[in-house]
Amino acid sequence: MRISPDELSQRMDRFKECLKGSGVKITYQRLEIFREVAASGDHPDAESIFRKVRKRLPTVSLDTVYRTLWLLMDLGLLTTLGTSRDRTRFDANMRNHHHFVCSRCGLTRDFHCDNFDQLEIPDSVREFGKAEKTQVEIRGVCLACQENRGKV
Amino acid sequence: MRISPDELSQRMDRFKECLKGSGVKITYQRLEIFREVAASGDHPDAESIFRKVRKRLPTVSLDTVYRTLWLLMDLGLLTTLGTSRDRTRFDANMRNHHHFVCSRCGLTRDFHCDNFDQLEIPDSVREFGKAEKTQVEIRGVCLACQENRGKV
DNA sequence: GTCAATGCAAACTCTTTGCAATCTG
DNA sequence: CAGATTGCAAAGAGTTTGCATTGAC
Repeated sequence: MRISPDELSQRMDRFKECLKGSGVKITYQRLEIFREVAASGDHPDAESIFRKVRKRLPTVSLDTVYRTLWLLMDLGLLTTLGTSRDRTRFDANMRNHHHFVCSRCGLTRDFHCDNFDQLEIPDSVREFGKAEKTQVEIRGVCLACQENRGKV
Repeated sequence: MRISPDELSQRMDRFKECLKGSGVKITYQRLEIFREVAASGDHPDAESIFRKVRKRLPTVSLDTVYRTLWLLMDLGLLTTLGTSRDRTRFDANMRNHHHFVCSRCGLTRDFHCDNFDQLEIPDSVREFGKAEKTQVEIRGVCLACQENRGKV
């Protein structure tokens, strides 16, 4: 699942703006690492980003990938998906969106839904703090895992 | 935030039933580890469960805590909260509920909301797989972090 | 040219595993 | 009593850090 060229170049522009605006240097490593996440419609982990970036930038190191990913996250260009038991995965889709997660294999797909974007915050939540963003996670069994039902 | 004695004993009963039903032995360690998670209204990690259980069962080991937690999760008595960058945390609340998560400090509180329990699954999600459970996560800033705004 | 960013290797944290001793049913 | 479960110690992932070198502005 790849992102449209249009969306990708928007994301790259936003990336450059944001780095310049924060006085953070635009290096090849950062460019390629962000491009890799931004071009991906799924939610790659650091290792798989590292492997792909290394094809174009053979000397890049895994720790730079990590440093860059967390940096981009602090800058608000990426988010992370908490997947317990699994490695951390990264997401460059900063528009409002929601997740379908397969409870067997962990596959995670984005989807959009206007209704979910506009859920009303219950009063009981006000006492916890100020709500900023609402995200729905639908757990279920993906098609592939349904087919492999009996197996494994 | 502690659970009511009533709710706790319900959870303990369910625990015993479930273990018997699956032919899994009920050991002191398992009892105390589950009790610790079940009695807690927040979402402790393995280490903090270990520390608390050790007060009553001084010889328990951290690897037993892990083995037990994953076992209980496989049996459907616990769920995990994926908190990237943080250790895995565990939750014995198996009723429908939702989470408020502080994006600064990671504080996670449960809440209930009938509307959220009954969200309609969008058609676009059907093509990913069979939906089983829907959970809403509200991200924001908790009261404590709002007060410490400028600090740190 | 200056200071931030990188690559390397080594460290660190959380979690898992192998195995002999122990306990549950 | 048999086989599952535990505790210990050691290993294994994933991620982070210190430091000399390199590269962006």
